[in-house]
Formats: sequence, C-alpha cells, structure tokens
Amino acid sequence: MSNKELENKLEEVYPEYFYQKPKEKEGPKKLPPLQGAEIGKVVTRLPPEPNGYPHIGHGMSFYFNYYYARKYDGKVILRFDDTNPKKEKLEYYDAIKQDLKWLKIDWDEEKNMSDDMDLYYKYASDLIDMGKAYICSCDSENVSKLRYESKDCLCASNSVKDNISLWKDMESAEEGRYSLRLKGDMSSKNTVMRDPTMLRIVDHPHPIQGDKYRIWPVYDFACAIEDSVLGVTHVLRSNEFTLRIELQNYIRDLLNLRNPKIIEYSRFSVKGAPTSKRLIRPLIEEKVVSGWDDPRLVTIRGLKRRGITPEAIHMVAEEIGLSKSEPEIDWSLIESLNRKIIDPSSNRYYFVSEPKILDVIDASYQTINLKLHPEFDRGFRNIDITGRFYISYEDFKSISKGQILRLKDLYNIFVIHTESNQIKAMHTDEQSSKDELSKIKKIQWVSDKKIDVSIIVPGTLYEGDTINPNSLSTITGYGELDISKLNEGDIVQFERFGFVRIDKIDSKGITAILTHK
RNA sequence: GCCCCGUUAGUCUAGUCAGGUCAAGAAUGCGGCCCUUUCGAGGCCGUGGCACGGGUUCAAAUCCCGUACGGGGCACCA
Repeated sequence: MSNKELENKLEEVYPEYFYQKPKEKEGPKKLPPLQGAEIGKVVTRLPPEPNGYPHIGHGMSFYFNYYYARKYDGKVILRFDDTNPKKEKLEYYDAIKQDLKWLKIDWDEEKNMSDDMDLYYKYASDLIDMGKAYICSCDSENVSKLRYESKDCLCASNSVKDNISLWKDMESAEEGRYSLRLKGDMSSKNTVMRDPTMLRIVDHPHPIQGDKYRIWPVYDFACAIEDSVLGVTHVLRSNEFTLRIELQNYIRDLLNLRNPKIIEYSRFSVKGAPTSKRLIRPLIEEKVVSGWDDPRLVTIRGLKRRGITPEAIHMVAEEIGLSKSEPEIDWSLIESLNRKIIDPSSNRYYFVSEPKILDVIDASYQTINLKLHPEFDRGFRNIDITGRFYISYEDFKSISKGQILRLKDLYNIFVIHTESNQIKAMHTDEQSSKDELSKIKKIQWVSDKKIDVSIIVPGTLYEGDTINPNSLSTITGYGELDISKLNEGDIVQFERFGFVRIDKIDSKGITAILTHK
C-alpha cells in the first residue's frame, strides 16, 4: 500500500483525524470556582466604610463577593464598617446602597458594625478576664515607638484586676487617655501582632449611634468578631489586609470563634485615573473635578454618568479576576466591553459637530423615516427635510466642487459651489445601484429642523503623576430634532461620532457626555 | 530600615500548587481583508510575551536560590 492509499484507508475508518478540530470560541471569561465552597452554604459580605462614594475598585470587590454568594446559592451581607465616628457620614450609607443597586448587586442582609457595640464590649471584657488584653495608658507615639523596637510597655504587666478596674475608668476618660490592647507577640516579625490596639476612646458623635458610645473598636477587632458571628464563610478582599489575617485569626482563636476562608487580590487601577478615595477627595475639594459623579472619575457615579453600564463593570471584574499582580487596565478594555453591551440597545441618531451649511437648491420637502437601529427592529424616527442641511466641519473641509456625494440614507448630491462656510449642491440621480452606492462617499447630515447639542468629552485626568489640565473638552453641534425627545440617562449612538449618554436637557438644548467611540 | 506579596505580548489574563500534551491559549490594542448607505457592531487573518542570573532534572513559564523592579504592611484609620 502506498502512503496515499494508506491515507485514504485511514480516512475511511477514522475521518475525524483529517479534520482540524474547529476552534472553540471561548465564551465570556468566568471566575474560577471558590475554594471550599458548598452549595447553599457560602456566606460573603460587602464591607464598605461609609466615608465616601465607592469607585470601580470597590465595585470589583462588591461584585466578587456578590458573584460567589449567588453562584453557590448562598448569602451576601451588606455590612457597614462604621467604627470610626470621625470619618463616617450618614449620607454615605444611603449613597453606597444606591450605587450597589445601580451596579445590579443586591444583598440578603444588612447591618452596621456600630449596632454590635455591646458584643464588642463583651468580648473585650472576656479578653481582659483571660489576661489576654490590657489597658494601656501610653500615648500613641510611645506605643508606636515601643512596637517598632519590640519592647513591652509597663502597662503590659498590669494585673487582671487592675485592667478590669481601668476598663471601667476608660468609659469616662478623655480621648487618648487609655486604649485596650491585645497581648500579642512583641517579638513577632508581623508588626501588627505586636500588642495591637483593640478599642480606643473617640470623643465624637457617630452618625447613627450619636453620643451613645465613647469606646470604639478598631477594624481588626470588630472585623474579626463580625466575620465569625455573621457566619461569613469566605472573605474576598484586597491585599492591604494580608498581615491582619494572622491577627484576626488569633483574636478569633482566643474568643473561640470560627475563622472564615480569606482570599485576597491586589488593588486594581485604571490608567490615568485616580482609584482611591484618598486621591479622589482632594480633586473634588480643589474643584479639579466637579464632584463624585464627574465623568472623568472612575467612581461608580462617574462611570454611570459617562454611560458605562453595570454589566460592563461585571465583565471587567470577570476579565481581571482575583489577580494577585497589580493590574492597571486601559480604558479601552472598559470601552470595548461596554460597547458590546450598549451597541444592540442604543438607538441611532444624526449629529454633526461644528456644523456648516449645505443647501440643496432643488430639494424636495419631505418627511423620511430612518431606522433607530441598523440591525435590530427598534422602530423608526421621522425627519423633516427642506433644502437646507448641516454637515460637520470634518466632512465639509474635504468636499470640493464637482464632487458627487451621498447624504447618508437620503440621496445623492452634486456639489456646484463651495464657499468658506457654505456649500451649494444639486440633487442628482436617485437610481444609484447597490454597487455604485458602496463606492460613493457618504456623509452625515442634520436637516434644518435641528437642536443644539453640546457634548462633554471626558479625557484622562492624570498623565503620569501630573494632572492633565485639558482633561475635559466640549464639542458643539446640531442634532436631529428627535434627540430632544430623549430622556436624561438615555444612551444612544450619534452615528459616526460615538456613543453618548444624555446628561441634561433644558431650554438651551441638550448636553450629552461622550461615553466612547 | 524590617516583614509580607507579586512579575507571562503595549494593557489584561489562562497555564505555576500536582515539571513533559506550552516552540504558551483568550481578551483588549494595533495592522490587513470581508461585511455594512456609521468611522459602531459582526466575521476572518496577522502582530506581539514566560523580568534577569544561577541551580535541580532526561525535561523548567512551572521546583529551588539570588538579583532587579512593582505593590502592601509596620495607626488609639478602614
């Protein structure tokens, strides 16, 4: 048998061998399974501090915790980490909930850490009784110094009896006078284990609890307790807390509480955009940006106002995953994912920037119907046509006398005269064949029945470390009249311009924000 | 300074725990073609990467050691 015959024979008995396996198109990225997860038993939490508006980084964390709770048919708890009365503000509790709802993230239970003060006191008292915590009267500077040097302070050797009595005194002492510290390990390489503070005096009203409490737990203490008491099985959070795992587990061991499984990932950022409250707040205070909802910001509100959808944010989270490297994603990724979401549902309208006049001297007045979407049946819009049109400066400058063009979706014109800011043309043969049509240059137009549209174009806030002074620009032009029927929040496409979200409608016209091309 | 963690194409990620099937697979970007009365979407093709240096091994993106770079922590913030 020759090779060829052999091949033919083989093909008869094993045809699959000769066909290239069709490449399997991968679907959207999926997050990996959760370690140790059992259906119906997963409990996660969303732990915002009500001290500002969430940004996309919080959005990622919220989504991970929400995603796994839903995936495993478990429970997700919204828990406000509000144990610093000086930082929390009432407005943020509600703002965070609104942002979560907008993100299409819901939750099964809601609670504030500040509702559990008595529980923290009870556990604190237990630690004192066990001799595992002591009241320290050193000032914070001294505490810090001794921790750095791995040295005990004198307070560490207080008797249990002394501590019990000082714990009582603490209630009425002035701020800074005493703190309750855990007996950890002063020689630990993990510096957070060196007798960390568990509770301290804060002389400031709390937005919810008012003046009811003066002794407040620090994060590690409250969090260690809550994650266990709430039945949290999985903690998905960013890695600035890595070193606290040992401490929080130690606290729980002492108090005979169960440890959750902790999964960490790095903080995530967007190129050119500040991705932390610490950086965003001063920009607002110094009026570099207009507020938490400035479309240049990657706050949830900024993204919403720009026209980024919650689904796109979910997709970004799935794309990045629970990465331990430090992702700095490009806007183009967000834009691309968002485009896939909004393209099918965005109605199309005509808009021309920096408009110039185009008169068609022999035009017929008529009303035409144009599809709101080229592929999907989303209905039509009507446009009244006269002999006057507006075209964008971009198209205008490339047009010369004698040229034949097509007003898109309307008819062909022959240019008979050009001036510095006006073109005259004549209507030409309507019977363009499909083939001819594909060759002819098409331009965007707006009829004489028009509306003023200004488009805010958000740019990059930072270039390297410096603030870009030209991060916001405005493009003005005319849009077709039906744009005035849109509502604030609608996302549409201005054909051959880009996707925009309607930001404001008033007597002066329409303001839209450019979402992306 | 000390202690943790990380480093795969321009960006992002799969693969690393259980070394060979990885001369590394997606996404995004960029380039080209097709489609389209949009410069959008969609389809096809292409481009481009294991931080560096040693070691272990028949075999290293994968294990070990070191270096560089990046991030985090060392609060009476969270």
